Amino acid sequence: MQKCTKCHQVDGVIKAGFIRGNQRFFCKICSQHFILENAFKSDLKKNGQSTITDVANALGVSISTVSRALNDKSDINPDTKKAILQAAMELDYRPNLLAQSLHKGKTNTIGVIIPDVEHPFFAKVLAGIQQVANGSCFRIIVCHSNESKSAEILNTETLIDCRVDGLIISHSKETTSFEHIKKIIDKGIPVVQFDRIITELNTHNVMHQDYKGSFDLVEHLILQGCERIAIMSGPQEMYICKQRLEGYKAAFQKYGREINEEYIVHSNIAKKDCLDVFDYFMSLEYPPDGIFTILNRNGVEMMKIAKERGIRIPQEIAFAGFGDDILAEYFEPSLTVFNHFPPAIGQEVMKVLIRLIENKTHFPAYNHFIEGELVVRQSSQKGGYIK
Amino acid sequence: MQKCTKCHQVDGVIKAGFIRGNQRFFCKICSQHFILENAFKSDLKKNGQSTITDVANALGVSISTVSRALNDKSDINPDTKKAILQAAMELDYRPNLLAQSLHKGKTNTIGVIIPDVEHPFFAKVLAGIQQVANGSCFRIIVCHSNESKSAEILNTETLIDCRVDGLIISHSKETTSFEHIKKIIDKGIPVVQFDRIITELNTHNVMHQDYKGSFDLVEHLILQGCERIAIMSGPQEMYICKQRLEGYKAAFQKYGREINEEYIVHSNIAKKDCLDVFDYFMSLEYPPDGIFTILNRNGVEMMKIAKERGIRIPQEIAFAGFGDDILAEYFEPSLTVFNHFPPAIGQEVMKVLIRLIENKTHFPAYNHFIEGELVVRQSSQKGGYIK
DNA sequence: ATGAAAGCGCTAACAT
DNA sequence: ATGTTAGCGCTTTCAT
Repeated sequence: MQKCTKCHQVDGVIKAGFIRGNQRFFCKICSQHFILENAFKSDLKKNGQSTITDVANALGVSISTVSRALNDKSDINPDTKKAILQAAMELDYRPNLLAQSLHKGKTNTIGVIIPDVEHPFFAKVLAGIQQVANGSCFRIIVCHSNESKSAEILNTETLIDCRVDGLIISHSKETTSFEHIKKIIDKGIPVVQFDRIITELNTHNVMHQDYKGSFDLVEHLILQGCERIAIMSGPQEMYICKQRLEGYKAAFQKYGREINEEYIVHSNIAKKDCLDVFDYFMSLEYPPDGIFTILNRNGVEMMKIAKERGIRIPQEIAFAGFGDDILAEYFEPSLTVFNHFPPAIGQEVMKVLIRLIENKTHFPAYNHFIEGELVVRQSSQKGGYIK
Repeated sequence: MQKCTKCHQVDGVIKAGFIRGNQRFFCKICSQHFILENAFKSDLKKNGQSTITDVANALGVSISTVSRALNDKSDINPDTKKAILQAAMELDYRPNLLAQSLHKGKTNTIGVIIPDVEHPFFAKVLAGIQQVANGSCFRIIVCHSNESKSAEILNTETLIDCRVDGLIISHSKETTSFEHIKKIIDKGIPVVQFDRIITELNTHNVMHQDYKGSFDLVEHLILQGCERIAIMSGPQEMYICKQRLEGYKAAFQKYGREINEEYIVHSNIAKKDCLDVFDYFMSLEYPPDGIFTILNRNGVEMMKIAKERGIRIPQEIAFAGFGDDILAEYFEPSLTVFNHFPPAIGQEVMKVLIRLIENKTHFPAYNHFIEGELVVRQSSQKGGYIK
């Protein structure tokens, strides 16, 4: 049988399971567990991923020496280092980020939750986030809530489980409560919200100029000569919708117009809602001669419907929408919009979050605004005054 | 262990169930039951994330007991379990996936590398991938190569470092070599390619019907009466481009047409390339009366240019493009396309990969085809025969 | 039914 | 300059 490594007796040694493919023994005499050294450790050709141990074994050095070499520490013999780096390359060694992160207590990973990738706005914001991430030491994990609150909550849990160092979020249409985010903040994880924000949370937010953008668009419609401007807004609880509605009202106020609630519609801003809303507008005693949609694509969709019915744009109805998009530009007539520069929003979001993660001393939360600009196109040019 | 509250001995104290979440003890020496004052239960308000140890300490049990409770193992006292789950909830405990993955040697994470999120095709594929992921135990990490080969290589390294269980990739325009993917395959990590594949790699690939789609579109143009059909193709080395070009040629062959290389252009399929290519076509002695673009948006872009020059579509030039898109549908004239159903591609990609990860016995690699369909719209309807 | 301890891959403090 | 070891959070034998 096997000789005990401690008392060198054979009698009391029994088998005690396998550990990492090696037989484990137990000596009943001196109560010691020991593992038999593998006599042949020549076959370094692993089938899976190489570890620091594989590299160490390949050269007969200790793992700490390998770690030192790989991390470019000073207290190491240059020759040893060279040999180690060589061996690491031959074994195609790659550090295990799981192990590193577990040890360090941080992952250098940022979680991003967006409602919908297919929405061009979010795709563009994502591109901006990615761009800043590429120039940093952070990588990102993107989750899609698909406009579902429960999915959003699952996403937050997943990201917490992954131990992300920070979170970027724009909420689903359904999300009105905020306990799931509160929990994250309570754990001390920095959170930055953008676009669809929840104002009750004391976080940094990156916003576009919802108020000003709407004001500018509606003012533009007024100056173009529109008498009855309707608005197709979104879910009432949504902060950006409220702000855009405020902008709409403010423009009315500036020009001494009365606000007629009949011309204000709250919808779910989905493509399929457009037909109903448009029909409603047309059913009014005095249908609007200007329509402002909170979402640019809703504007295009309505123009499509209007065109099919032979309504002349902008002569009979002028259109304007919030946010730019290739469809707004290529559709005929092209849609007047307020461009809110989505990539810039993504970049800013990421910069703020990185600052938050790195400056442990959190600076006071506030709203960061990205400036947008009015883009006048065919859909609104009735020939009136262009400001 | 615990000191008896009555006789102050330690030796005879044993655990005796849970009462309202508190450990109950029994002293064999003085026959007394007692419940431990939750003295240490109060200072559990951690600032960071709770661990299994925190939960264990909260109740004075060992971490293995907590682990058993959390993982729904059988050999545990129901009361203990209840108390542990309660404490875990109060502490907002969430498992550390890093630690779990490190231990298990798998992460239940799949890496996805795409060239460009803003490209609607990839966004839609991603949505399909996500959809299948949501119904599985896998989560995904998405990386964007931004059409850069070096970024793509960095992405693969990052994902390997994260120890993803599998990889989904569609290559950048620049990528023609494949060592970086070969390395991953050598590590035993399943890889599935889609759309922009590298044929030299012996992987499962999910493809659309590039050949058939092109054939159908070109045949359609021929049947509509086009005499000189030009093609704006993409990078020559790209497999899908080759296939689409083959489909184009095959249609010519079927109808006994001669292939004129003058009408074949290889480009970088970027928006800005369209003007040059269109100008080139128009500069020919006999300009084309039908243009087939490998990318739908290139078709729209060219139609835009053509419209600006007063060229009538489809009378003077008919258009057709590969792949559907909202722009193709909404532009005027709307573009005839071959819809290759991007979400279905994403779903299939994910299903194949999951099968590969779970069936350790790898089934032989092959190309999975997703069926597409011809969508005839205004841009091609010269009034000829519609098949 | 519960606890103790090994080990996943890595880093860093502590030896030597 | 290099090796040994503890520990990050967790699961899983093994022992009680």
